[in-house]
Amino acid sequence: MSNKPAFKFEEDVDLRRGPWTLEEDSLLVHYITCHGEGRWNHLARSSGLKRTGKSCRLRWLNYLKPDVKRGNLTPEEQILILELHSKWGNRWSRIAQQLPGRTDNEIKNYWRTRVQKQARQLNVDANSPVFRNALRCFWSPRLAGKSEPSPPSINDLAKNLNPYHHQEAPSSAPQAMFCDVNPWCDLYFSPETMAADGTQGFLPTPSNTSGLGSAAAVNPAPELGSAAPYGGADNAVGDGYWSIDELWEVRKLQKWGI
DNA sequence: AAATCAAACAACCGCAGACGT
DNA sequence: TACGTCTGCGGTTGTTTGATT
Repeated sequence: MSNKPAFKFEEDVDLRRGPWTLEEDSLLVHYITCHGEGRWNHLARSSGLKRTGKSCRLRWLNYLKPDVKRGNLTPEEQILILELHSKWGNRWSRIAQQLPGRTDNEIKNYWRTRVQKQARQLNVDANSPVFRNALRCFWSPRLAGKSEPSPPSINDLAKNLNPYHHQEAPSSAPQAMFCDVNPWCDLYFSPETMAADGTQGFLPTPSNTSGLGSAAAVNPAPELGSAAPYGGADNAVGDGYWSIDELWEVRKLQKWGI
């Protein structure tokens, strides 16, 4: 039995790190073309690349593999990501399996840079039911109607999430009011869903809309997936939807006991 | 034109589970 | 069964690129 410790590729070879060069890429592609993918540590040793097996695998799967799609995510892909993430959470590889040509890394980056940014700006947790509801209410419908991918503006989301967006918050308003009072989401999602986040669900009924105009009492909640109203001053009574302001009034009455 | 900043993307790291010996 | 190695996943960090001042 030899005293020499086992050869460890990652320790005994001065490994390269950082961005891959064109030469490294072509070497990796050539090797995989000849020998197939898999056995990454063996590949790393045999190919002449001074990279770890992990690094080779990542480079191949995320960048060099022929079926990797380049370019922006389509609106359909974005909607799918939002839906699947609401169902599965941060299971990026699982989500990626549903989007041919897209990698888990790409989806993860999309989520962190685009979606989480919105949540940060709204001061809510991107994984909270409230934010997930907001995405389904505002973002997905908007994406569905778009021919090019672009998220809703922060103003759109804020306008619908934050009742204080265009007015100063009453001093009596509790901190928790921020963002758990999205009337449109309340219409779409059950009290149980909202309660999962510690918030109170709110489904307007004729009994709790007393004191408001009749529209609030008679207009049915729109179907999930139907054209959701969002943002702007267009949420006027008469188009089948309640206005944000009306719903906010209802909410205010209920929550503050005004 | 240069400096600065933020967004987007690429790559690395640690961990856990699968697998082989 | 125990141990070592490999693979894949998710979180994090580093680098590049483009916009703004």
